Amino acid sequence: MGRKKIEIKLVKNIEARYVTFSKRRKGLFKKASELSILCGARVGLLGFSPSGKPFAFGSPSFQVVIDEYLHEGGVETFENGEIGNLNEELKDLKKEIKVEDKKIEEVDKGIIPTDLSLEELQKVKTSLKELQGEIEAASSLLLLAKKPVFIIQG
Amino acid sequence: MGRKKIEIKLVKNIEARYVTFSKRRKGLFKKASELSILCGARVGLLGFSPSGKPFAFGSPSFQVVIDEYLHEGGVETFENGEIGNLNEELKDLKKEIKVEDKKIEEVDKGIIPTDLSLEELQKVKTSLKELQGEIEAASSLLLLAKKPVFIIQG
DNA sequence: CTCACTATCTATAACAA
DNA sequence: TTTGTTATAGATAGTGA
Repeated sequence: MGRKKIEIKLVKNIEARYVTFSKRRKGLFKKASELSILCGARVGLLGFSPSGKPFAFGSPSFQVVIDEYLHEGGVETFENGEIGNLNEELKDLKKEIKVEDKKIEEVDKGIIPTDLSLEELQKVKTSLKELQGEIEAASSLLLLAKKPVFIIQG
Repeated sequence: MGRKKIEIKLVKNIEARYVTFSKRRKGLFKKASELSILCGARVGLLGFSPSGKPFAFGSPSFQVVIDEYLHEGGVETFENGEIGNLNEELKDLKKEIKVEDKKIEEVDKGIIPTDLSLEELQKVKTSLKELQGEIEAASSLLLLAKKPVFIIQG
C-alpha cells in the first residue's frame, strides 16, 4: 500500500515509526468507523502509542460498547458449559501456536531449513500474530465472562 | 476498494451485511495487528457483531492493554488540571458536531440547499462520524481518568 | 507528530459456491 | 456466516516541508 512493500516488523527508525503510527492509527479509526456504520456493529478501541500515550475510539460510542459488554456481552452470551469447552479449545490452540511460533523462530535463525520463500514466511508469521491476538482476546472475554467483569466505579 | 465505490451507510441486504461484516472484521484485526507490530503500539479491540455476538482482539494481547490502562493509562497520564480543560474543549466540540450533524441531516432531506456534490457530502458525513467516535472515546477516557477506572474483579 | 504528494500495494464489492 | 475470484477503490511508504 505504499511505494514499496514492507515487512510487518518493528520500524527501526524512530521518526519513521511515529509517522507510520500516526497514519495507520488514523486508518484504523476509519476502518472501525466504517465497519460499525456499514454493518450496524459496535466497536470500541483502546490502545497505547509507541510513546505510551493512550488513544481510544468508539462507534457509535466507546460507552455503548462498554455498556453492551456489561449488560449483554458477558456471561449471558454463552450457554452453560460452553465456556469450559471453549476454554479447552483455546488452550489447545495456544499450545499449537506456541509450537509454530518456536518453529518459525528457529527457521529465522537458520536452525531449521525451510522451503518457504521469505515472503511466504512473512505471511505465516503475520497470520500467526493475528491468530494469537484473537485467541488471546477470546480468552480474556471468556475469563471476564466467567468472573464478571469490568466494573466501572462511579 | 471493491468492484464499485459504495456509500458508507448501513448495508440494507442482511445477507450482504453479514458478509461485509465478516470480511471487514478480519481486515480490522489485520490492521490492528500491523499497527501494533510495526510501531510497538498496544491495541485492544472489543465489539459486537450485527447480531450481537461479541468479538475482541488484542495485540500483543488484550490483557496487556487492560493492564496498561489500569496502571499507566489512567489518571497519571494527564497533568493536574489538564483534564478539566480537555473536558471543556470536548464539550464544545460535541456541540459543534451536533450542529453540523443536524445541518447534514437537513441537507439530506432537502430542507437546506447545498453546493456540495453527493460525493463531497458523503465525505463530510463520514469524517464527522469518525470525529464523533474519537471525541466520544476521548470523553470516556477522561471520565475514567477522573473517576478511576475499570476494575477487574477477580 | 501532522500534512501533502503520488507510485504502489492492499482491502474489498460483487458474484458465485 | 465463511471462502475464493477478480476488478477496482482505497490505504499508505517514501519523501519533503
